[in-house]
Amino acid sequence: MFINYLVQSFLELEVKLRFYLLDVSYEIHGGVPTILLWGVSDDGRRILIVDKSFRPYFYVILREEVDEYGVLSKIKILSRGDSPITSTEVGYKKYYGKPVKVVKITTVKPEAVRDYRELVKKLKDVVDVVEADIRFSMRYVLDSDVPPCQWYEAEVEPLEGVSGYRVNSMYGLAGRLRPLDRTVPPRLRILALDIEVYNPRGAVDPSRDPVIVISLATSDGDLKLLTASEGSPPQDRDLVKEFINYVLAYDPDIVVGYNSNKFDLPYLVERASKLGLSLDIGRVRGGIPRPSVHGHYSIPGRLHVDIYNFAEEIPEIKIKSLDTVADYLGVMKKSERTLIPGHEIHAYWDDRSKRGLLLNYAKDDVVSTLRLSEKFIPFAMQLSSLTGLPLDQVGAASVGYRLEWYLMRSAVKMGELIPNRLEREYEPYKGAVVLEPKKGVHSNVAVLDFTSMYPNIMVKYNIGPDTYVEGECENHYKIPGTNYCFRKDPPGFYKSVLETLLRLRRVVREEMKKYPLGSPEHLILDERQRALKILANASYGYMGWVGARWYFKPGAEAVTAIGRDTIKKAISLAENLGLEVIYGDTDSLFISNRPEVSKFIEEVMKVLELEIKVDKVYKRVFFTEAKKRYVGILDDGRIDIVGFEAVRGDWSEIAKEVQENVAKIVLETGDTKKATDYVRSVVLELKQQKIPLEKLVIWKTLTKSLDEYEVNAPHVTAAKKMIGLGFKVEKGDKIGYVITRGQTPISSRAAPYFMAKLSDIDVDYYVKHQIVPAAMRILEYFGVSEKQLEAISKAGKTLFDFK
DNA sequence: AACCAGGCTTC
DNA sequence: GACGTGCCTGGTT
Repeated sequence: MFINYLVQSFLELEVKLRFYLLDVSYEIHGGVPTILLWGVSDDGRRILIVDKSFRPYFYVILREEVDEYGVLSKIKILSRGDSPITSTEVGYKKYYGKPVKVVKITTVKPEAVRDYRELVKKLKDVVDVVEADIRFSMRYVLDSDVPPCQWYEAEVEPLEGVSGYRVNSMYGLAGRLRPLDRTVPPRLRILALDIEVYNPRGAVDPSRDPVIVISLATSDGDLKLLTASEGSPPQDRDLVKEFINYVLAYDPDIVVGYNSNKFDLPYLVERASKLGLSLDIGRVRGGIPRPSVHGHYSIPGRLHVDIYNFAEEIPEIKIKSLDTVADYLGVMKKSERTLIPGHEIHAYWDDRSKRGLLLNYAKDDVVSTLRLSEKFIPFAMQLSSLTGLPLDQVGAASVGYRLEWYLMRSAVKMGELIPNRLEREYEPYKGAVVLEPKKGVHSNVAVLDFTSMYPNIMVKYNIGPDTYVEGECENHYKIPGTNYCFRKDPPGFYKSVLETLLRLRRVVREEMKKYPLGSPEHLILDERQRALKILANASYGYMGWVGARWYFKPGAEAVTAIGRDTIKKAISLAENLGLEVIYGDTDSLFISNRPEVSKFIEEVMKVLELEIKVDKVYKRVFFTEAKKRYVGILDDGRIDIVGFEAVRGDWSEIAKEVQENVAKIVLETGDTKKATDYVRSVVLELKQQKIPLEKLVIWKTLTKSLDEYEVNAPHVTAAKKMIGLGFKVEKGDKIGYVITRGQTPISSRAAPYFMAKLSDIDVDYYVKHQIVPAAMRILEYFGVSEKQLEAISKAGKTLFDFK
């Protein structure tokens, strides 16, 4: 007995481990699923903890009055093969807030869940089958409440002699993971990569075109430029081998790239396979990178983060090329880097005198990628720990899915069943109100915004699918302009989740104050509060999204209805105080900035029970009769242009520049002569070919694949010309084109910008369709007529014989 | 004139 | 790898 005890404790050798969780994945070992917890211990070791105790399951909702034993026996009969049904537990869960009788069906292999779901669905007395569409590793994160990018503590047993994993230590999990109260992650090894491909034919193809440069930069300051061997075409077998060796030697936790989900990684994998190699760069031996969810490409055991995903979310950046994004975020100035036109890369390789430039370009790309990753990863980590999505997937997942994972984590904690994702027909519904602006120039205008209007409405009126009542509205929240009502009590799912999100955000912001500005803690907590805010603000749009698990159209309609009602009531409050309302959109009001504004704010809080704040004050603001467009000048002299061509990505730079300057001149000085003179000078420059071609490029996105277009829009014909040149053009690509001279319709004269010379440009088009309309949009409200501006272009013609 | 397409909206 | 609606504009048909 005593000896037995000794032997046992000796074998177990439990130790307590503190570690930062990077990722959760699973493998099947001996027919049994094994959860793999990848992490970094607090002493800096790369560790892997395995948990063999977790099994896949799903829920069956039964009819309330049914005798469950009959159903249970029918379910048990279905058990078969190498993944039998190992248990069926009857219990109660909440489904949209109401208790339902469920059977939890557990099996062995995750893949078997789908098969059992289909069989069980057909049984009599089964209302629905839910939670059968959740990936096994995410199921583990949900149930054990172990989101990545957090510190944990756990009892583990060391595992010796396990091969197949490239980690410092392996353990078996002996207890539960307990979260630790630590904010700052450990020092992680980040490897940035970028590849250049030999592309004499334009579009590249991994089965044909070799990789010529792989540039690598690490968070430890190493920089490597690996190159192909000479030959025609160049030989890249050794290059790929060198790359694999480099990755294995550096052993990064995070691999970052720019558009590497769609390009670098899949290209390298295919190229390696073509060369008879295997891109075995993960922490699982033999586990090569593969496509995963949300368009993400995953490297087993490492986190592959595509920085492009984060750049995509910055609407201020119109063209999301690496150099533009790096420049915008202050990571690398365009003027201080080497740039090579994408289609000429092969020429820079072939010409030895230019090869240095190619290497510089590759270096600048990889260094800017690494620096961008340092900007984005702290935020991504916070999103990961909130949503439970691994760091490398959270960037690729859209806003809707991020919130959905947060909701799923909340549902599990609340004992709520997770609804299925359903195919639904899209149904439009009424949105926000936009007021008719009072046109002209207004001085001293305050812009007031309701803070987080939609989330606050959802909380205040307890809006959601589980609180919905149609028709009778006694003791309920009645939604004006609809026949919808929502129960006051108990709080519904959305309300509970949103209150938690908003409360957490307040807590984090308080916590932030304890740390000095610029400290790692402050930075991380700031990213956390930002992530919380983004999740809360996505809730209304999510509820109105047909793809959402918690889709609820009447709820979304109710939110906008209350929003419209609220803003109307706020307008009367303002007007009763003698304040002039100049404009308003959704949750904002432009009001004459007078002392009564503070009274107005108080009244809104008191009467409407929603918070409204002064967001900014315009010294002067200018409206046309158009909604959603205005130009304002702030106290510090900064110009704010909203909605106009000047801030749109689909107008030429020259037209935008002219419009912005015209607005500036007119708002600052009121001098229309000065403005028209300025427009004239630009038109003349254009006619003299003094305006660089880049300023004439118009960028438009292909929102579908080329063959789906029914019309010959300019960017569509330009894209077709690019295809003719051997370029790969896909849905989602931004096409940059210029309009060239000729008599045919405009679209037929659109040419990819890099194909055109300044002398090809249709100056007339740029004057009549770009510069003049952009300028007139402002000037016509200051008494300048179209004819006056047309005179400008005519004057130009006589002065300069440009045709 | 009706349409299609694209872009921007807010903190 | 789909969060919502409202609104404006240009170009084609």
